[in-house]
Amino acid sequence: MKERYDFKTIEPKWQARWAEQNLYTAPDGGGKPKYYCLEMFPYPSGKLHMGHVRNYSIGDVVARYKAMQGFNVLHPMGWDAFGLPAENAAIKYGAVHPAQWTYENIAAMREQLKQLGISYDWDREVATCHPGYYQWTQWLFLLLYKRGLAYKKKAAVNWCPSCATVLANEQVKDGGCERCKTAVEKRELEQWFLKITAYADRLLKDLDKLPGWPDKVKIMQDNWIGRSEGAEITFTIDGLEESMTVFTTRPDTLFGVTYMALAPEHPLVEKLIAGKPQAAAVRALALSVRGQSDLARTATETEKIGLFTGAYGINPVNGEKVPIMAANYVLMEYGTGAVMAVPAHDQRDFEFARKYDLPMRVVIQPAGAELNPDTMTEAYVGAGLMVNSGSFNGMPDSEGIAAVIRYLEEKGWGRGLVNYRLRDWLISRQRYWGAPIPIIYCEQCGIVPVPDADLPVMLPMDVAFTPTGRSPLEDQAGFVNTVCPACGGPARRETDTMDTFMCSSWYYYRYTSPRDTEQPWDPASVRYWLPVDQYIGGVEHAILHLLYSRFFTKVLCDAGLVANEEPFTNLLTQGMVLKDGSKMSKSKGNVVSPEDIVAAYGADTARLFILFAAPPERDLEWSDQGVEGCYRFLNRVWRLVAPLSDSLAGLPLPASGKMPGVNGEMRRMTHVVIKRVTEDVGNRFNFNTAVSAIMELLNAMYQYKEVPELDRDPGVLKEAVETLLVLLAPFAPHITEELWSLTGHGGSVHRMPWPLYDPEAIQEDEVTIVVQINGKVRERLLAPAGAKPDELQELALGQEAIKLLIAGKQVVKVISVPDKLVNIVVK
RNA sequence: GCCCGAGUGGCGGAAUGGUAGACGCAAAGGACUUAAAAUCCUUCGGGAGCAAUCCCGUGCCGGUUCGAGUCCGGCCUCGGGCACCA
Repeated sequence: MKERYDFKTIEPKWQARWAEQNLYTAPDGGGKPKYYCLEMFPYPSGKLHMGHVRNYSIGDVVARYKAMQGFNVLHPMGWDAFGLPAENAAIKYGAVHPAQWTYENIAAMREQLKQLGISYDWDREVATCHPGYYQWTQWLFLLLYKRGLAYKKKAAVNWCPSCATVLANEQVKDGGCERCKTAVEKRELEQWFLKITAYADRLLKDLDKLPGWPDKVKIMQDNWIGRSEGAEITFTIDGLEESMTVFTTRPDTLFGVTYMALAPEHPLVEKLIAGKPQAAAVRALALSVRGQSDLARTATETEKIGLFTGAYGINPVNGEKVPIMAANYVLMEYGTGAVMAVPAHDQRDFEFARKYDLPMRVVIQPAGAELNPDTMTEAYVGAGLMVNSGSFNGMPDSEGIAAVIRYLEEKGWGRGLVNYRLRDWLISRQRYWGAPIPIIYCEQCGIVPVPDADLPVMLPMDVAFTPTGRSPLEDQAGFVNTVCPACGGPARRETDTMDTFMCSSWYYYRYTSPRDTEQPWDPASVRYWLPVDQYIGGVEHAILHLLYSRFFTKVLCDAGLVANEEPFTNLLTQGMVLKDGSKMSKSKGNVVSPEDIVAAYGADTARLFILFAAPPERDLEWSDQGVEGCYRFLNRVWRLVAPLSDSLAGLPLPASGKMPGVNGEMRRMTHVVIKRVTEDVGNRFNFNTAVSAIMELLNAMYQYKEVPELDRDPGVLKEAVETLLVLLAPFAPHITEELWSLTGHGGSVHRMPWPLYDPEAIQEDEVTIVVQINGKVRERLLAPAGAKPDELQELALGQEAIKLLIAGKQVVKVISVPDKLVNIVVK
């Protein structure tokens, strides 16, 4: 018997055997209930990092646990394989084609995943860059197009004039190009959008149908969608045949408008300033805000800048002329890109009005205080009665909102409206390495979708990656020039590709029938497997990826292609892996490579540590010594179990129920641990405390082995050993499998049913109760387990020591918690 | 700035509103060994005490409660997201 377990031999041996036995293939159907366990698929960057190991270790515990619980488990893996880094690599290293780079990375990472021993059904692997996959991404784009959910409009992109290329937000650092530092410009391009706003209300309301999602994620999505009720109000413009429509959530303050503000890049601005002296200055402001992110523009520390346009708006309700400003704090993307300003009752308007000395009028008066516009130090945003508001005077503002909307609708000046912060989804990318948008432009017929039969629109492989100022696809005459499917005349292909979020919004459907060449998925398979029962991934995806996937699912459900309204029933958002308090990154030089850890300690140790070091939702601090500790633990398991060899075979397990003495204590521990691990893994996902409990079981077994052999019941030891291996199997699958076979068991430990605890075995006769007086611990006493509160109180008050302590005082109240404590409140 | 989290020993963390610090790491002392490694045993929040034991202690300030690490209000610090990284 070896002192240490030989992971270098054991792990590859079992990985090969599991693959031969197809241990992880899941049939569509059968007698067992289904369970779809899914981890977010990785971008094939080249190497697995610790965040991946954490994600997939968590998923593997869930998948293996559910399989042992008797579920038919689908546990697939694939690759989110389109994206910027492959193209960057091609540009940087010249000779490497993004496809080659990507497929080589996939091969390397697949190998690493296999070395971790995760229970994937590799027959279902997908890669989004494979034509057999992106054919269906294109098909789904066309489905959206046919349903009126895809449209084109102008939108700005980041443009580096020096590199002559479009930049992703990530490639813009401090307003300059990441590579050459040149100031980034904005360029307006015709781009494709998906109408996710049409689903805003359902995406919001259906969050209530997701009790298995963390509240924080639901709150973030709720805020992201940003529903607000209010009114759209149209102001005419003095002396011009133009009008200006604003959105406000506070129509009750309409009489308090003292100026209006437009986003500087608003198309109306040009008409207002035409021929006026301030025209040049306003245009300069428009140019400067275009280069800024919304983030920078709306930050309160950013100075609010505004310029008078020279024009006046006319308030429909009182005919007042108010100046129209162009202001950097108004966003073109939100609402109508124009606001009515009520400085007395909106903080941003207040600050702006103070800075530019604009007038202020109080129209909501709180009870008890008299607001004075000259002495106010901040806007009053609370409740009150309407004043200075014509016929509405004296009305509470809460009623005023609806009343003003009714009035505006009667007069035709405006209407009640629900506005969302959510914007439509821009999917056009001026990039090569993505799924081509399957659209053809014909001089005669206009926009023509590629017929289903012509899919996929193949990405040409012979492409140069020298920046030319155009997307690489535009220089591919063979790709661009085509014939119109409708009239047969000459036509051009769309050269933009799709946002990779499109590819990742539906991959969990493809896993159900990944090799289907006739349709994106087999409807029967999807009906059987979906929705995903457990989805696991980084919290950084809490908004975009999860919202887009929910949107896709709702469209597919409306189209009758899937039966589920939501894609993911339960969601677990895992924290990051840190080293020395910050995220592992090459630039910080604090990266710990999973390869090195697996080579030095084996996959079981790496997985166990990462599950033990922190609860899954929290960030995890990497510790080399902590890894050592887990390795020691597995060796302790090995040294206890391996020498037993097949000495336990044939022994009967103890009968259920209570047992006296040391055997009873051992048996009690075994069953307490079954209970704790089952609750920690099954209900709470507290894998760290589950591992702790298994460690306690092992410690108890070592102590039990110290008991003279005559006093021990070998069946109790057998039960403890089997329990230890079965409970540990999802965490450390290789060593447990090896020990399972060493101790004379046939079959795989991963096919064992998850154990049930024996409630009688863990029952205690007596428990220690704490007696407190006025919340301070005064005495401990033994009480029958499960005693009722009344009985406990009687017992405590009957104690001589307690009687002495409370003598001469008045007992106000006695509180007792069964099996815990009695608190006596005295005066 | 806006939205969402998290702060507990030397460290990672544990604790249905009920004995704060389970489990693990590190450290110190000891056993075994010619020696080292490995392994095993003991101690391990701070303070007082010979001891039984007592007092203090969960980022800060306040509140609710017989009782708060946990609930509520207000701060501070750190982290995630902010729409073309995925």
